[in-house]
Amino acid sequence: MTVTETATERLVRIGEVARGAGVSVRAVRYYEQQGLLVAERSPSGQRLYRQDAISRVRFFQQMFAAGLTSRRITELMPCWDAGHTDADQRAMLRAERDRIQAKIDDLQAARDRLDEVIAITDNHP
Amino acid sequence: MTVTETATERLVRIGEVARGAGVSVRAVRYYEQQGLLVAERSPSGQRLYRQDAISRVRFFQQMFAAGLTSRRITELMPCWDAGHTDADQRAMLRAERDRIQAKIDDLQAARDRLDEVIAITDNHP
DNA sequence: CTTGCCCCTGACGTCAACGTCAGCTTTTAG
DNA sequence: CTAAAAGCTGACGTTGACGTCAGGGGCAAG
Repeated sequence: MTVTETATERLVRIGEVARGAGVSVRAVRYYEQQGLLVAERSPSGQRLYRQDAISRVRFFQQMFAAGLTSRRITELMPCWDAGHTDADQRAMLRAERDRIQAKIDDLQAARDRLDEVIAITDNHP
Repeated sequence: MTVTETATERLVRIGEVARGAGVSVRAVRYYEQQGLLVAERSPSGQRLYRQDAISRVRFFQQMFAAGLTSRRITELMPCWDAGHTDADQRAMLRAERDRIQAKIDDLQAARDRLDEVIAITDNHP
């Protein structure tokens, strides 16, 4: 079943990727510079991406929002691209997951503090 | 009942505040520079804090962790210090609360993404 | 042809909460 | 009394994900 699929995939330029993912063109270039995203080049030197680049960029944004650095993301990319992982990567995945969970707990505590203040100030106009 | 309470409150120096709150001395000075914390001065110029400075610093940390800037915190301090607030402040409180909640949602989504990957990679060793 | 739009490569600027170093004074422990 | 510990005031350095500016190319429409 795994045939060498050379079915001329439609390639898009950087502007379309940026608009599609809701980020700046500068950001997309930055991702490539960090090794997060690879692009072919047109004869004139323009970057050409496969459409899945858009969802990848969205994913990067989500991970950035969760506090992962681009370095960490590059280290963990093999976990998606290949379904394959070694022990180190699995450990890193869990570490990041736990870090995110801890952050969630902190934020909920902070939110509750603000809710208290809001409740009080609403009673003291 | 509201007597001018001059009951010689025990004052502490910056080191004790820092250790008590689990931050660096530099951080405490920074908070003063940003207008978050006020300190008396000893004749020789050393900062003297009331003990509640420690819990205040802890609170700052919590707000920082929630993504508030020192500027925002200064703007919202009156909501604690006095029980008094104006409309702008109440609006800002709610805005920050909602921002935090949105961040929580983002983090939970990110965590779930990682959980998926973890589940998959655990089945493909 | 030229106008406009998109793309390219550097490379410096930004922002926030501190870290760190220098050089000096004060307080404390023995 | 003396040395270590703690404080003080500048002031520059750090980190990450971009923003922004300079200077230049290429290509389709009018």
